[in-house]
Amino acid sequence: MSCYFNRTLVLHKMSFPSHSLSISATIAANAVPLATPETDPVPLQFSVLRKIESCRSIQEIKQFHALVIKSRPLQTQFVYNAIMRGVTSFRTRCGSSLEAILLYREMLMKGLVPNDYTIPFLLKACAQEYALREGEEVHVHAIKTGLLGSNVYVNNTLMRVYAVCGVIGAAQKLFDKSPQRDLVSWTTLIQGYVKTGSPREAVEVFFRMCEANFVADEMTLVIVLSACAMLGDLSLGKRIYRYMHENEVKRDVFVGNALVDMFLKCGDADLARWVFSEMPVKNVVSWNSMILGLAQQGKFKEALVVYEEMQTLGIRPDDVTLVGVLNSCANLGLLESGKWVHVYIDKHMINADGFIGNALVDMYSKCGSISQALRVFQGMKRRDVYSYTAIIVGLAMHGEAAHALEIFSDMSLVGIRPDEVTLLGVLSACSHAGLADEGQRHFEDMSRVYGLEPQTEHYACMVDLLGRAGLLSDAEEFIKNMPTEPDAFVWGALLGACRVHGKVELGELAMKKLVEIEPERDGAYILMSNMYSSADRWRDALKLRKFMKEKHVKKTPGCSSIELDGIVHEFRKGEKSHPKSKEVCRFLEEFTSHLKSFGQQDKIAFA
DNA sequence: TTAGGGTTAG
Repeated sequence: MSCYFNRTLVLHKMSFPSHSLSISATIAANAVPLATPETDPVPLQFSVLRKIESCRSIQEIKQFHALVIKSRPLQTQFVYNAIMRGVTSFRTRCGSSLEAILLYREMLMKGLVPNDYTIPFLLKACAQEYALREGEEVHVHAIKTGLLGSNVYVNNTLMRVYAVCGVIGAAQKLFDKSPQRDLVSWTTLIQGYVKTGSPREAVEVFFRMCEANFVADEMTLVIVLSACAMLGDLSLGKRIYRYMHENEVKRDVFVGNALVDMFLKCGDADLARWVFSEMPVKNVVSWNSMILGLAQQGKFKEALVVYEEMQTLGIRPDDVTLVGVLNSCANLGLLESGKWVHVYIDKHMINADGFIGNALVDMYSKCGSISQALRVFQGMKRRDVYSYTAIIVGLAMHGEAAHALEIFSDMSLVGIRPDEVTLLGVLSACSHAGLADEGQRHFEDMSRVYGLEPQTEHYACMVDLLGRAGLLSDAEEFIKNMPTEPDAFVWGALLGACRVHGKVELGELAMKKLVEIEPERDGAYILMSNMYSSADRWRDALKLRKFMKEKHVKKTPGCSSIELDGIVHEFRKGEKSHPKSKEVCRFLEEFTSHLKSFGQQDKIAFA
């Protein structure tokens, strides 16, 4: 009794920031005498729980809550906890954090005190809604009531609030101070590091957990596997896989999906396929993991084969599946298949905003139908930075620089901040349109206006922009002043510009640098050899080809594909396997000679 | 009556 009295007394003395939800103000204004904590009769507890569990919607819980407000004997700690449990287990549109906080305030006003069940319910709601400020308030209450530190559920749920809100330092601090830790504490900390983009640290925590003699269960492993996936570290992934065998971890559908995703992100499609085929139970996420994972590995055709298999089995795709299919169509240039997905989306009245809308814009623009991409973009009710970037990049690819820049300026009007990829689209639009000054201005704006750090891709784009505009010495100077080491894309851009403007000496320097970075690739040699030929330096061209042969430089065959009536026709340099390859070659010869008569031979050679 | 899990775009 005295213990509870002391606790409530402390609650009265607490001060909260003025912007808070004013739990403390409610307590201060509380005129109702504080009740002693009573234990409800067991039959009442059972009937309350049965009632809450029978509720099928948040409205029904609210109706029960109304009944409690009217009936004084029902106003007990147990009943409020039960309502809070009901509220937090429903995913409400209005947000369960607010509902739970309101219930908590009401509870305090009725003179009831929180216990070790109340706080976890409240904190669960805060974590679900990413309500950091409210979580911090509850943190204070948990300290003042003495529940923090004495109850592992309170500690773990509080850690989770900080972890999901990205305040990993606070979560780690709580963990370090916890007098008792269980598997959930470790798992929550590991997940905190994963969610805040630190998979390396997450894995380190996992190994520390093993040293502390905890054995991971399937929930911990799903998170650890996702950390391996983020790291793309196959040997680490295999090590975790062995751990699962050694410790006989249950392989449920979550673990299976996490394994498939991990193996694909680590580049081992065969292992992923094997795990996938061995899964006794698959769900739509399993199929999505395969389709998206294969697409992320650039295996677009394989991704579509998996999708066909899914269709054959009659499994209904969801939004994520369609995004993966659209992405594969986009990268293969399969306009007809992409259109089919669009029809499917319309037919099933799937909301074409967000991920789906953005994937459609990207698919249409990559498949050459920029007008349709624009139509989808304009028809979207909600547009985000991805939507804007997709259309800007698409317009830039189609040479419509002015339109791309116009849409870019619309972004600031509607209050959407561009990111690094948007700027890449803007710079490439400027580059293709020969707008060197405007491109330079946007490049400078990156850090000055948008607070974005230019990456090596942006530098490569600028070199391309200056090079195309014929400002070769500016491009060279630009590379010299780069804060980071120039990569193959930067030197490749310079070499390309040298090829166009016939700058052989500078081209030789770019080639030398490129060969240092990528000795096994043939691109630089081919470009340089073409450059020598154009400058009538046949001997140098021959010498370079001979050198390539001696060094066994692999030749990447040029490849192009075209979709006709839903069938993809592929053509590789030097390969005559296509049934109509003779006719195609004959047509190309005629076409080339026709173009040459218009003086376009240089462009053909370059292409 | 309480806590921790997988796939999505430019």
